[in-house]
Amino acid sequence: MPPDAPHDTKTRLLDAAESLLASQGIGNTSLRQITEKAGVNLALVKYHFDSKDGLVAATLQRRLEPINSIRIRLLEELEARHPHGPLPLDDILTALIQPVVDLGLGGGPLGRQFLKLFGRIFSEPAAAMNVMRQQMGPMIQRFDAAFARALPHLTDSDMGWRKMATLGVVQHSLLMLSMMDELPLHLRLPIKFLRGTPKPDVVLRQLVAFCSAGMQATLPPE
Amino acid sequence: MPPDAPHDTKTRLLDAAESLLASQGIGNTSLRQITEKAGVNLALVKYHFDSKDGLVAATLQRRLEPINSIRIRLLEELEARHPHGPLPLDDILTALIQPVVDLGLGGGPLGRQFLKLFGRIFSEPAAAMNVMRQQMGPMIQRFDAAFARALPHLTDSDMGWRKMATLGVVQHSLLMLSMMDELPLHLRLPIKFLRGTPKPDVVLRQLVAFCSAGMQATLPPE
DNA sequence: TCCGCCGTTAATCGATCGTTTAAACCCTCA
DNA sequence: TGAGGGTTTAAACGATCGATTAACGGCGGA
Repeated sequence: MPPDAPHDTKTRLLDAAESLLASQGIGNTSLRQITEKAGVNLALVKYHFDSKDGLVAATLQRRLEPINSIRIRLLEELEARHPHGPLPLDDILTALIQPVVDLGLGGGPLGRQFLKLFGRIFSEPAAAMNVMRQQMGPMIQRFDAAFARALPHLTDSDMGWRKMATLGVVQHSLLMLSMMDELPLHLRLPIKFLRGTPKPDVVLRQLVAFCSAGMQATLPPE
Repeated sequence: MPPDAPHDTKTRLLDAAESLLASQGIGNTSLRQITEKAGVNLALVKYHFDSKDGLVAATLQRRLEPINSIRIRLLEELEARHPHGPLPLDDILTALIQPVVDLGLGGGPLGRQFLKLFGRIFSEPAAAMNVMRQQMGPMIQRFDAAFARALPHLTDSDMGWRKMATLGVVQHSLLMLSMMDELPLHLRLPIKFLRGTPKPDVVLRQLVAFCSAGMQATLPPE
């Protein structure tokens, strides 16, 4: 247990869980690893979070909630600036991507850890996935409407494909970035073009540019 | 064990492993589950594959090898048609994406299972990741050169970002598609725009269009 | 025929998993 | 001071994990 560890048991468990779940995945992390890292008794997981699933859910919620709040706030500010007509696509994407990039790359090692957990979540057991969707659902719906306003000529199907692709770009890129400094050197092939940790504004610029162009792509005739 | 199961023990183990690793992840799948599904004795895993890691690696290799062979063949055919000057970007992306889409969506339920395993791999223990890179490395290098020929004006850094994003689009989209028919209904939000399993050519067309536009994006001034 | 090897089998190893129990602790308030 | 509720503790539960062992079957070559 580090000397500056918070004294609140719940927070200690959440911090330890976030770090370990991120680096090892949910299924490969035991409660004993978490409680040992937190310097806390094993049974306190049941007392405070009822079960391992409960602890995992709480770990995700703690980060997802503020990120999604900022996303919706940014989108509302954008809508206020453009009360009528289409919304600028790049601004929508920025509202969607900036909060998670800022928290992940600007928030020190703790944020980086969450980025990895966030990137892993789609591959984990359904229990974790449920929390994810529950947190993301309302936020996604808000952005669906914004995208439809920005690209009114797209069919629902085409829009669906492009939103899925956009999510893939963000999720995969952030996962790769967050794994960067703990991957063995010979495994860094896909990101060897980077020297050191990129700044949040650089990441945001690249991701928005790619996704914006992709969303506006003209589909070739079949 | 299904009545039409192959009689070769290695194949039976690989088939069972592929199916279970895909639906549950590596860390959450036990050797006993695999051997039971294969109708094979537990100790035969050690005999044929030496360990769990060995079985996982063999499971990945069996699919990755032919996919990457086709990719390289398609790329060579493309280069033969364009001996000089830039290569058509859409054709490069097609050579990269078509083999995995065809195997995944055109190859029946078995292919679908592998798609999921493929999509999960980035989140799994390092052992699995090693096999992945080992198989993908030489193929990636071939495509790196092709992309550089198609987009000669891009800096190495910009190109790196876009290749990473492209991989994210393919990996995430295919993972979502492969999870489609076993996800509980209320969790299908991100793909509810789809009715039934899309045909491989539809998927390919959408993915290539998005990635092609993204790779050609003009980066806004900082 | 019998030896030797390949494939297979049942059984067990020690370790670790998530969960649960019951007792002890500590602080607060009557 | 002492009762009581919110926290924490040590210990153990049954289950399951990957790995390993020794013995067994059958088939081909000597």
